[in-house]
Amino acid sequence: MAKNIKKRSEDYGQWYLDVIKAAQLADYSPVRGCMVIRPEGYAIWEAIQADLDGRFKRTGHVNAYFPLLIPASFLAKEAQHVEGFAMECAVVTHSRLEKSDKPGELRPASPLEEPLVIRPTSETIIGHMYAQWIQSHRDLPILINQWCNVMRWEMRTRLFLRTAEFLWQEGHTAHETSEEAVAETLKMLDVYADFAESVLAMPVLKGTKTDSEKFPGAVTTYCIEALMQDGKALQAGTSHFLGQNFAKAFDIKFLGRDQKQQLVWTTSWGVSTRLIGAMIMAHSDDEGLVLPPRVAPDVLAIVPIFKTAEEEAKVRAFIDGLLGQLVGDKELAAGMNRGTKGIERYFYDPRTHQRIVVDWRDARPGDKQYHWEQRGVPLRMEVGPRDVEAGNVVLKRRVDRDKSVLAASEATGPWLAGRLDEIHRMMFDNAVAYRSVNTREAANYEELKRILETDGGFVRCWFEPDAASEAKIKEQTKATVRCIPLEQPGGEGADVFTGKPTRTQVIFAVAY
RNA sequence: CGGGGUGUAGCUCAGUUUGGUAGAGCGCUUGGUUCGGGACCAAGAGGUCGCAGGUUCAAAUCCUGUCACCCCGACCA
Repeated sequence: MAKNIKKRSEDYGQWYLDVIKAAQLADYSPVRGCMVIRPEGYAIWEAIQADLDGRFKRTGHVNAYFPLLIPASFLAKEAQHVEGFAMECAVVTHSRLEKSDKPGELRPASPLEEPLVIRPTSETIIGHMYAQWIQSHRDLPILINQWCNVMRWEMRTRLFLRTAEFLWQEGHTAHETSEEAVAETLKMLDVYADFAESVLAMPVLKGTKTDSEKFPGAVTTYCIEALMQDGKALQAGTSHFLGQNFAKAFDIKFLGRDQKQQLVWTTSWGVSTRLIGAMIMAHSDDEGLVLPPRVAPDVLAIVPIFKTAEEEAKVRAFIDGLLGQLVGDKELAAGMNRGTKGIERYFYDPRTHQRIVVDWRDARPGDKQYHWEQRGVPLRMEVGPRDVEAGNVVLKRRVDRDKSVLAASEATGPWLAGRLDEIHRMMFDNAVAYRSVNTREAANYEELKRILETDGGFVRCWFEPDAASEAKIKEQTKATVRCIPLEQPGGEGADVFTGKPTRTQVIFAVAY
């Protein structure tokens, strides 16, 4: 039993924080609501970035960078947008500090003529630039992405899930036609969904948001929704069809094939460091973090066991042989002295920089087992004198804590790749099974309330989206329409709230 | 912004009622014995008790002010 981690069943919120702390993913900063992402956590973000960035480039997008500071007046140009974000903007009003009367204290000086906001999202400044860059239909489409930080001054924050500052990517595209822009929006939604499932092993539901939940300024917000282990839903990514709303606000026009000035159609889409929170909540257990192999910085931890110097030498020679099989002799020679004292790091995959670690620290084997287990390393090997004699290693699988004995000769690079793929499938299948058990149907409002109260999870029901009904349901159950799934059963049913016939099914859930 | 709570070692907290030399556990350092799932023994390092003012011979403790953080609401990628 992990003694530094609360059980999920006792206090899910505390468990989540304990897992992050034990795995050293993040820490609190001196500024409320802001988070320090520690190397172990940042490595996961780098893995997410690397994979997604490749997907963006393969779908024709290019990266650029727009400034952190936006003139406050920009936000006001799109009515919905300002309403959605004005309440949570950090505002820069001064350009320097000067000494005050109190020693050691500084006060802001030189007020700015126009206050600047720290971007909560970049539609406005990017719209402003696009208006200058786009002259003709020949300039379209523009397919730009940026990796950056944004700031939203949230009332209540939670590591990774909701922090005042967070890292994300935001794609911003401009198109000649509505159809093209909608197709782009859906394409990127698919990129996100496939990424979530094939990299994070996290099944997601694709759908659209109701008007009351959509992005401020969007015509349609598409989203991927994931289910966490406590039965709450988490929005894991969004892709917005912005119509001509921002084109109008920022005057983004082009001369069309018909010789007339036309407004462009824009989209924006983003995922954030929240994905790390989602991944933690989707997979981890009472022993700590469980990492999907494709984002795990360390894929295999080898724990040597020995008493005497003689045994140590034997075990080391044996492990060197293993490493030669796993990473090659060249990498074996290069990796010896990387990293913290006593921990050797070898690149298993030189492309992703995922590593195999060997823990030679002067600590007890049990300590080391817990150490790597809590960090979510997918596979561990124990190698002691008994194994050396028998030509075996003891293999431990993080996801189900399975323990097996393996002939050392089998432990090659391709073997490891196969095991990691197998672990990915297990994690995905587990999550799908969990979601399937925790997706229920409600025929009427009483059922909806009962399910939300006793079971949680996703609740599928007939419902005609309507802001007033949604508000009442939220008030009474805390649940909201997470999405209107893209896949609809067809036919007609009785609206769960009003009883009137409707052709729309939605997913209700309590959300993070 | 409303209601409640807490500030003491890196972490978790005791001590505050009833003022009298700054404490415990974990963690950290050193040495020894250990070592196949969180060892033990010994010695050590580590503190302006959130901050400012006041009462007092004497304040972590009492009084006043102030700041910060946490929890519950309203708001949210």
